[in-house]
Amino acid sequence: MREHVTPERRRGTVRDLRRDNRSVLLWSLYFDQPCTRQELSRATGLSPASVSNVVRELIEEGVVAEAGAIDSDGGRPRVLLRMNSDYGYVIGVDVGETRVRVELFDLAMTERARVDSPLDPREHGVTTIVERIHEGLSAVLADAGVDASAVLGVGIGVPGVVEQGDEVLVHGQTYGWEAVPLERLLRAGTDLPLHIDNGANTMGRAEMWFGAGQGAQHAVVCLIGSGVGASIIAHGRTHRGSTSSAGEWGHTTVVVGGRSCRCGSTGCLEAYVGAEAVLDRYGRTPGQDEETALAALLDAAGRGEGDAARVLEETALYLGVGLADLINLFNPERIILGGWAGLLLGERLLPAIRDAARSNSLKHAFSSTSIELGKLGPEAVALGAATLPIELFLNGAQLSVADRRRSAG
Amino acid sequence: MREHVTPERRRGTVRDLRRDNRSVLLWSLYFDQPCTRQELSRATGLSPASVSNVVRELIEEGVVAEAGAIDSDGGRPRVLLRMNSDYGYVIGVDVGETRVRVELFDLAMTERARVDSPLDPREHGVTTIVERIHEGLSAVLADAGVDASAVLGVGIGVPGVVEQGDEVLVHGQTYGWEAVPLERLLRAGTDLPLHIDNGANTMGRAEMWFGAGQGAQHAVVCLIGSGVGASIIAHGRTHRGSTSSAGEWGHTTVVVGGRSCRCGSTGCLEAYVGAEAVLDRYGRTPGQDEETALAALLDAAGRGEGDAARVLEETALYLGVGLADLINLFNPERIILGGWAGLLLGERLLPAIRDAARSNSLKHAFSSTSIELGKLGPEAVALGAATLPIELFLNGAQLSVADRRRSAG
DNA sequence: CGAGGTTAAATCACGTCATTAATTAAGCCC
DNA sequence: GGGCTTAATTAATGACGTGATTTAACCTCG
Repeated sequence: MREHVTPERRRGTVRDLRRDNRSVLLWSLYFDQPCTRQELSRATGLSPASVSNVVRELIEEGVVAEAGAIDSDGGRPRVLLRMNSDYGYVIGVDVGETRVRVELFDLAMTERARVDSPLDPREHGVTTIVERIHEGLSAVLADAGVDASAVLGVGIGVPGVVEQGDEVLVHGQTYGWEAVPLERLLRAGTDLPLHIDNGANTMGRAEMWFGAGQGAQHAVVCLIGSGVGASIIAHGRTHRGSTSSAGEWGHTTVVVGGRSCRCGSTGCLEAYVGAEAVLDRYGRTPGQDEETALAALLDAAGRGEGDAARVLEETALYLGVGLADLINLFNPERIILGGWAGLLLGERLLPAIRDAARSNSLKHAFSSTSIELGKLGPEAVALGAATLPIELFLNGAQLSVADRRRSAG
Repeated sequence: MREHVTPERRRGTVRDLRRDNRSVLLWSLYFDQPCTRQELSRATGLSPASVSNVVRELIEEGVVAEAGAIDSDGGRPRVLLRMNSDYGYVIGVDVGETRVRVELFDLAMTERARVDSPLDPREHGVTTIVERIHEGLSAVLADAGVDASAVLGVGIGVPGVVEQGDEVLVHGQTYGWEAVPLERLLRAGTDLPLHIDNGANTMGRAEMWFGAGQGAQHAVVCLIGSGVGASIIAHGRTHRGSTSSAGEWGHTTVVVGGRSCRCGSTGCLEAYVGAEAVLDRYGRTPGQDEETALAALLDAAGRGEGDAARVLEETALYLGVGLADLINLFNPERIILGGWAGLLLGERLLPAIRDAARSNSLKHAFSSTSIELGKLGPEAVALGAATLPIELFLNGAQLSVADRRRSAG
């Protein structure tokens, strides 16, 4: 395809028009249900006739169902409509450091089944992970009593960069993965539609759809664990960049020539605010896992023990600087602090973090941003991953159960 | 309007369909002319019948004109089509530190008139600037012999943040401007449609449309002068953020607690690579302007005099770090280094800058990015500003001369 | 209990769109 | 000047959303 100077455009037909209008209606109903045809008309701008036509088709397909009625003031009662949560199912997979989690949700995002497979943190071979995912998919389908053909798709959150080209390649440095064709490997054991994305991005999606990011068009979801990353949302969409590696906030430099980072560079934000780095600074009891150790550090600071308070003060400073960089560069309306360490640190240090961010941001940019804690825990990676097929479905991609059943037939 | 969880969507009708398809065709012809109807059909995907219909309308409106023919191989000759450069005119305005530049272009972006109004760098009062712009608009119209009703619009590049709300407000800290309603003030003296944007963004547009950024969907245009800023391009569009202040790259922190910056903070990139900062580091002859002084610094380094080489080596390091931050966060396919100081530094130091960027970027992200010098000089701010009304026109906004003539009638 | 009124929803007629198929136009060659 | 080739236009068709009209589903009142 010939290069484009500005946003890529493609010609449309009346079929596209219908698909897009139906999509407008579905998104509206999905996030605001139940509601009436008249409410849908107001919310979408479509005429009552169009709403009636589109809703009839959706009811015929089983995507939407009537859900009771509201009495009118002497006139015909209004019928309430809702998504049919049993129309189809989605699966979210979280490939974490210590376990692979697989969750099956219905269309209302109600969890129907969950399976966790523990992982040896020293053993992240591709073959192992692929097996665990396959096992998990089979297990949740069985547990939920759901046929594979009823699954709209599987979203998978993985560590590292997910390059979406002719073939999906995963570059997971912390796992030692280099250009792993994960989708192809997974397809060897399942026919379910697969959608693979970076775990920080799927966490970001979860906060945007169901958590602290709801309603924001421009946001950054910052995740702090052992490592540090971010999901950048612009115009309601995840910004991925040209090869889907955007969001490596943890490897932006805050002190040129500063502390060594595990990525091989120096002065990275992660070397100052990543949980592993903070604990290295403070020292920790041998054999203690990071989460316990960080909680202990926070307790020690609360009791005024040793250097704990000073270490946390420094951490809040660097974290604030990192957030200020995002504020100056992106101008988000909201910054959401998440990740297991981000939530722990944030609960205690949010005022200090905000102060540091204010000091390092331009006045005007800072004044139009809020800094908040995420509402969803680290286990929302799978939930966020499950939104990947939901989005395609709501956009009218050829993804309906009927379509998949026809394809299989 | 009710909050949206994901990208905002609105319903369309067949009239929107037509406008959008016509827009697809216009963009194609604008950047690839002259060409035939068949080429337009291939490039846009529209059927020959649709191309014929849309082109006929555009010819009737005077937007497009036939421009000769190409013999066929025994068949009907192909007619070449081109934009009618005299269909309408646009004006670009560059509000710089030492002058206000106003340029009038035809649709082919050929300059038809230009006026520069020198400014006392200590005198950036709003009233002065507004007067200069008004004078410039009148002057270029007179010089080009163009009637005001033939102007599609005026694009204006200004320093600082341009907040597009109910009212356009300009916050230009270096000018001492705080929430200046520039559009309203300008409208008191002209009926021309006005489009105001930050000057770094308009420079970015120029490089994307006509310069080093052509063909890129994800890019960052970095501008280095006394100050430092960037224009972020995602999916071919300028990323502005929630209140249009995105791109403040110069105020991201590269050394926490480092050098004082003129913004009031410490450790900003601008304090390390802005021309003023670099010259302060090295020292300069009293009374010498920055551009001359920086050129002298580069010369001194070439001759091995004093600390010149060391200062430039340090500058390349910090600049590379700043670029690495952009690479890690945005994953652009191209980084364009511009601004008067950026071009000066880049001519000599590009290899060192790239090395520093490589050292501070994640391997994969760096490998998919190129770092290049801008092809357009600082005077492209006005050219880029002039693309603002062109974009609206090509998108089919109610902006045609016929529309404006009807509105004025 | 049926008629009238009110309000919601469905259906119909219409205008607009793009595409496919058919037709016309503009050359060249013999 | 007729036949052929290729480009461009026009006609017929099917799809769309909307405004207008009709039908449906209640409630109230006599």
